[in-house]
Formats: sequence, structure tokens, C-alpha cells
Amino acid sequence: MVLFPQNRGFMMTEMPKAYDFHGTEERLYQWWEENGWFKPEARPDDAEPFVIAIPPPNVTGELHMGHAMFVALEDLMIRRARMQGKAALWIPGADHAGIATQLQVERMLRDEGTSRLEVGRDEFLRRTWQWKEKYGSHITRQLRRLGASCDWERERFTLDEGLSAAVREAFVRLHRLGLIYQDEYLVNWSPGLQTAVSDLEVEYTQEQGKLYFFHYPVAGGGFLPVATTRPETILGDTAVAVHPDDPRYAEFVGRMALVPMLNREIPIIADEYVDMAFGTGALKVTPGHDPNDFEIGRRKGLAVISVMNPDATMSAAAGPYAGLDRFACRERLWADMEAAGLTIRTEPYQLNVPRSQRGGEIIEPMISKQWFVNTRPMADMALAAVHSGRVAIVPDHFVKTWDNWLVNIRPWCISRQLWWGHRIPVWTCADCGHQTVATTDPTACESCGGLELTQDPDVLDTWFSSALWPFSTLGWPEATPDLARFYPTDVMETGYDILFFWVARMVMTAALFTNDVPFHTIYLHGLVRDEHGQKMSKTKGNVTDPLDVIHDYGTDALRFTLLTGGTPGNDLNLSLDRVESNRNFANKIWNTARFITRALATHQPDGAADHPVELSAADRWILARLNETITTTDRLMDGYLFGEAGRQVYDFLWGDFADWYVEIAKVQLAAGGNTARATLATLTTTLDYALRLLHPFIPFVTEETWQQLRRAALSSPPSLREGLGEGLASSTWPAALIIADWPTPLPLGDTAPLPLGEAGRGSSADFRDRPRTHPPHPQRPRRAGRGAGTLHPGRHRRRRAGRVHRHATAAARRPGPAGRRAVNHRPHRRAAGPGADAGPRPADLLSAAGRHGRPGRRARPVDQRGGRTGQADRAPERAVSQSLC
RNA sequence: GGGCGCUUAGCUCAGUUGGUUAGAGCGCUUCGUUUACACCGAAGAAGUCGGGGGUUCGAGUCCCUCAGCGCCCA
Repeated sequence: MVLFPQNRGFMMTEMPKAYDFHGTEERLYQWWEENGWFKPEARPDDAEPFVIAIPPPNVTGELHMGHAMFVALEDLMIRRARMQGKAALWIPGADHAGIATQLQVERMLRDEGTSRLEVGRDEFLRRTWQWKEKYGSHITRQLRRLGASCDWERERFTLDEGLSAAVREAFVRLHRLGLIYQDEYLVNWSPGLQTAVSDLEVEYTQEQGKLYFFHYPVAGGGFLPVATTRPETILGDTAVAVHPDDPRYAEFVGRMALVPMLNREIPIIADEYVDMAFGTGALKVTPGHDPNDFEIGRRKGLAVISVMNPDATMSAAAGPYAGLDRFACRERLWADMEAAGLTIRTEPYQLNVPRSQRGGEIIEPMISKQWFVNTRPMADMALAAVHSGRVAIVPDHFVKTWDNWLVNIRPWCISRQLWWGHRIPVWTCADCGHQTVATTDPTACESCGGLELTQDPDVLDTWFSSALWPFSTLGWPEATPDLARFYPTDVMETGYDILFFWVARMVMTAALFTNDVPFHTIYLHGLVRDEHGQKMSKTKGNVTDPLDVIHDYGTDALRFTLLTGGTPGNDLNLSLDRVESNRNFANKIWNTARFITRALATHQPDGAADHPVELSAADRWILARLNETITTTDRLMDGYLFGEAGRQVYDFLWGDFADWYVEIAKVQLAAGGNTARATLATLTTTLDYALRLLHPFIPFVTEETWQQLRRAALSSPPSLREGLGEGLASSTWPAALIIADWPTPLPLGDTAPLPLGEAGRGSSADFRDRPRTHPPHPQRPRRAGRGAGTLHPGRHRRRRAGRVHRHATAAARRPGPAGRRAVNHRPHRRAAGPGADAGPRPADLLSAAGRHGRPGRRARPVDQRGGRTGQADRAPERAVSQSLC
């Protein structure tokens, strides 16, 4: 085991005044990793596993806020599980990102004055691997910077040998099941990339265009008025359709029309799809270039003519227009039709233009032969997985989205005309044409034994390999020990934007291949936007680089902001002000520890170790609040309400502990003896536990601070240490917070062993089992009617009282009947302070400690609060009844 | 066309089985620092919880409806 690095001279003497995250974060990360704490093997072999497979970032990727968000959330879950004693495994890895990576390398080749086609497939792949080796670790280094406690020895890449084997196995099995087939189909074609892309990879934008009205010549004379947004596709028309109920055109049905400029004869048909109110009510049908027309074509058995080449220039089928760009063709054809007297008019029209998600070029619906997966059977299994409750979606309103998509799912086009990816394991025999589909490269045709085999040139959609991620990373299809122990995984945490791309497909493939669900919970986070809700984009220039934020404010500050700044499933507007205030929170934690470690080092309590120690009202109050915070936080986290959980601990640590208890502790420490002993124990325990609660949120500052606290506690005088060790404080101090136990409430009840010896018995029972319906405390004036004669209209009073509500709300969420009863009796965070639950008012506590009225900065707040508790210092006539009850 | 989400203080957002007089951070006003922290503390101003209707002893929270903004699918 590596010792905690002693690279700072001040360490044993004093903590610096401000927390300095620079350097600390990297040092701690390295220390954790070197000790093997990121591995599930850090826990016993029989420990319950907790597993998350990372959403694999693109290997070409640059870190963005989406990564920071998923790391914050997943690391939080992993770290908490680890502290709960589970064998926490977070499997890291990256995705080969077919299109994105290929584009990068193509660009590089272009800069070198060559091209993909020029260097050839093998050389291109060699260069791409080279590129991957050089830049591929970039993104994972950045994930480390975010504090991700992944088991890096289990890192995976979608093109690795093992995962490639998984991909082939999956393909072959799907093929055997008859779920993979090849078809001539209208696909989304990317002319620039020269590949098909899936439906999901197309985005639609509203753009200004024109609606063209023209006369469609009818054989034997006459015209049918038709409107279109894409005149160039006229050349590929194979029918003109009208609605069967449309009296205007009834006479034309069954006759033939003549394609303008080509004079090809096509039928005039009737189809319900036609919208009589749109345009002229007559529709040109181009099955080769329009999805709806394609459907009509299938129904009516129409010919399919493709008038474009793969690069979106016009093909030979376009006759005289062959070779023209599609948009140039549009102009030329329209001009020619105008000259021929076929045009009627054009009018402005808003188009819904399909554009590539990657690169933004206009996608062309084109006929081509592609591989498809029939997803229907798997989709039904995925629907069942959620509806049976085997997979839960958080937040649950996404179940509707899930259903909507899976019920209406379409065949998945999985072939891509790229080189970077898993090549489709299909070999065609030159002799008999049989397709051999195999997991290992065949040497001969399985049908005729022919030796001349050609592998399909295409590769698989990157999402095909990602869909297997939760089990392929654990070794599937091999029956590895990891697969046996860690599969199914527990939680899939990712952005809702890839629910269909990825999450649904994982559930589908898992059902089919592993006969199981890949995870029991899907947690979806929202998008990170800029502080005014704008989507971050390079073109807008409003991108906040996580690394810049980390440099300025620290990883903890960024993580805490992402975790507490929003709610599950909702987009989060990232404000740097908020990051800054969370940086300040880290500093507050640091300084609280600074105070405590100094107190531990300087106070030499004279009480003997075996002398009974009595907890003061303030001690008991903060410990009761600590217990409450532990319980609430735990429950919220179990319910995936991480933001609210983080805010609760933040409020406790800053608002209750630092602002209130620490001030009182100063007085109690000054009293010396056993009072000081109890105070030191309370201070140490409370901070210890709060740091444990906060570690999953802000791992670095908590570990660094906890090490300081640990060191101070272990080197404190024996008389003190005994109290710390056997009483309230952690009975043991493990080497690091990252592997410390997750806190459970302290036994403060009268049946449990009392903290710090015997003396507290009895009194501490007040804290856990105190009747929640007790009458108003006599010393706390009940809130009286407002108004009457007050000089202070009382806005602040309501504010203060409002804080009670906060706690009340939290308390009310507790299960069981006590929760509801507790509502009216929560300790009041600031206005009430310790007095609310522990009896005496803060002023009394101070008074008891012999410091009442002492001038000075520290006495004041408490003193004022004591006064404020009875507002009455200003309005004596109402001093009797303000109460929290 | 179908579905989903959002609308709470000047700004960014919490508020989960309905429950005292709705909160936080930032910003703003006033005051304060030898004794953990100015990356601090105290006090304060600031909200008809998008509009309307309903259920209820009680609604920011549940139901209906309207409006605006955003997203997904077609």
C-alpha cells in the first residue's frame, strides 16, 4: 500500500488557509488508482457487485460537458456503492465512431495531398489505427481528470479483438434467426460521405423553399395540375396519383401521363395517401427519391427509377440532364418546362429538409442495397422488459417515449459504406452466389465449396457494436468469470438524447443474446446548456470547456454544480457563478477541517479518559441533525434524487455545522475538561460523517480534508482519542475515504450504547425518540400575529420560519407514520439553531458556556440569533408565543 | 399530425405520497474581520409559484382548460 504522499512541509503543522485544488486532484487520483481502489477486487470476493458500463465516448472525441455530466453521476453512484461495501465496477472504454473517425483521417490524408481511395483500404485502415493509437487515449485521460474511478485495467474498445468477436457472433446469430436481411430499400444517403445513414442520424430543419406548380401532360391530350417541392425528381416519376374520392380528377384515373421532357409513359393512379387539400390535389410519385412515394410504389407495384448517382449528380436515367448536380438540374429542368409551356407558377414554401447529423449536408433518400435488422421481435422484448418492471427508467416519464418509439420501430439499416468499422461477416461465392455468414473468415463456400469468396465491402453501424456493450465488455460470447459475476450490470446512466440510438438497442440485444436485461435501471440526464439555456455549439461560440472550468474552479466545483444544479432528465443551464460558489463550498469544508484539526492539536483536555463525558445540548443537537441528514440523504440517493441529496448535505455542513455548531464549539472548547472532550468528539465525528456523505459528490476535497482530519485524530492525545475512537467518531480510520464505510445514523437512542461514556444516557434519548408532538417550547416565543405595532414588517421573520418548512418537507418524506408527525417539529436550521431540538436557545447555550454577552465577531451571530429567536427583543408584547409548532 | 417536457425572486434553479407564513446560489442594500474561512460572517429588500377554472379543511404540488417556450417522433 502506498502511503499518503507527504509532499507538503506544512502537513504536520498546519493546513493552509485556502483549499488548493491545483495539484491535489491529480495527486489523489493517482494515489487511489495505484492502490487498486478503482477495482472491484478492492472488496471481498463475495461482496455484492455494483456495475456500470460507461457510455463509451467517441475515440476521436474532445471532452465536453456531456462527458462531465455522466462522469459526475456515474462516479457518484460507483463511489457510494464502493463505500457501501459493494464490489463496484465501472467499465471504461471508447467507441470507434465510424463516420467521425473516418472523416478525421480522410481530412488528414487530404492535407497530405492524397485520399482514402488513392491509398486503398488496407493502408487507410493502417493509418486509422495509427491515428487511434496516437489520439485515442486523449479522451480517457480527460475522463481521469474528472475523477472517474473506473477500473482502467478492464478498459475496452469497440474494435478490440474481443468485442469484434462479439459483433460477429451477434451478426451471425441474428442472421440465423432470419432477423438480418439484405434489401433494396430507400435509405438516407449521405452524398458527401457516400454512405447510408440510419433514420436516427438524420435531422430535419425548416428551410425556405418553393412549391412548383406545373401541368402534367396526359397521354391522349390534356393536363393534370401537379405541385412539387423537388422538380428534379420529376425525371424519376413512375406514376401520378390522385385521391380516389376526388371528383376533379376522377376521369384521369386509369389513363397514362407523360413525364415532362422525357415523355415516358406512367400510370395515373388513385391512392388514399393523397391529400386533396394540398397543392393541386394531384401528386407526382417518385418511389426512387421520396419515402412516402416509395411506400405508395410498394403498394401499387410501381417501378422504381433512380435518377441520381451516389454523389447526387443526375444519372443516365435523367436523360439529357445526366451529369448535372441535382440543384443545377432543378433550375435547368424548370427552365425547360417553362419554355415548353408546362409551368404554372411557384410560390414560397417552407421545406422540411433532411440533413446529416454529422456534417449537416443534405441527405438524399436513395434506393440502394443495404443490410437491415428486423427489430420487431427484439423491440417487443424491450417493451416487455420495461413493462414487467425488470428495467426501470428514471425519470419514469421517459417510459412513454420508450413505448412510442419501440411500438413504431422500423427496420434498422446497419450497413455503412465506410472502411473504419466491423466489416460485415458475409462472403459471397463467385461460383454459386451463395452467401456464407460466419464468425471466422471462411476459406471455402459453405454451399458449393468454391474457393473464390468476396467479403461484403461494407461495415456495420457503430451503434451495432455499442448495442452489445454491457455484455461484450465483460467477455461475451465467452463465458468469462467477469460475465458470470458482473452481468447483468446495474445502472445505465446516459443522456436522454441517445435513448433510441443506444439504450433501447442494448435492451433489445441483451434480451435476445443473454436472455436477460442488461441493467435494471436506466437513469437519463439532460443536456448541459449555456447559462441562458442555449444549446452549446462551436458555431455559436458558447461552448464551455470542462477543462477550463476545472482549471479555474476545480473538478469538485464543476461536479457538484452539475449534480445539484438540476433535476433528473431535465436540461441544465450551467452557470459559472454557481460553479464559483461551489468552489467556495469546497473551501468552507477545508476551513471547517482546519478549525477542527487545529483544535485537536491544541486542546489538551484534562479529563481522564474514563471520566464520564456529557454531551451538551448543542452537541446533541448537531448529532441529531447529522443523523437526520444521513437518513434523508440516503433515502434520496436510493431514489436517484442526487441533486436534492447533495443540497441537503450542503445545507447541513454549511448552514448547521459551520455556521452554528462550530461557533458554539468555540465556547465549549474554552470551557476545557470534559466539555471540550465532548466537543472535540462531536466536531470530529460530524465532519467525518459529512465528508463521507459528500465524497461521491466531490471526491477530491473530501478525501484531502478527511486525510487531514484522520491524521489529526490519530495523533491527538490518548485521553481524547479514546473518546474519538470508541465513542462517536469512526471506530476505525481506514487508509482512505474512498474505501471508508458509508455512514449510517449514530446510535443516539436510549437503548443504544451512549457516545462518550455513560454520562449522556437518558438525555440523548431526546433526540431520536422525542415525541414529535410536544408542546411549544416555553422559551421559544410562538409566532404571533404579524403586524401589530412592529417596526419590522416581518418579512425576514417569515423567511426564517420558511426554513423550518424546508426541513419539515424533508422530514415529511420519511417513510412511516413518524414522518408525518415530524413535520411540525424539525430543528430549525438557522433561526432556531440548536435550541429548536435540544431545548435551550443558542443564547442559553452561550450563557451556559460562560460567554454570554461577550463582545466580538463570533459571539454576535449567536447572540443575535438568540435574540432573534424571540423576535421580541424588538416586539416584547409578542415574545411569548413564536414557535415552530 | 402524435408524444413529452418546461413556465416559481433581477438572473440560474430547487421544492417527490397535497400540509405551518414558498427556498437556495448569484446579484442588490446595510453592517461586520486579531482569535477556521473575505473563496468569510450577520441583517435586509425582492415572488398574485404563466392565465383561468375545478377537487379539497388545505393546492407551487392533483384534475380540466388556455397561452408561451423547448424537445422527440412522423
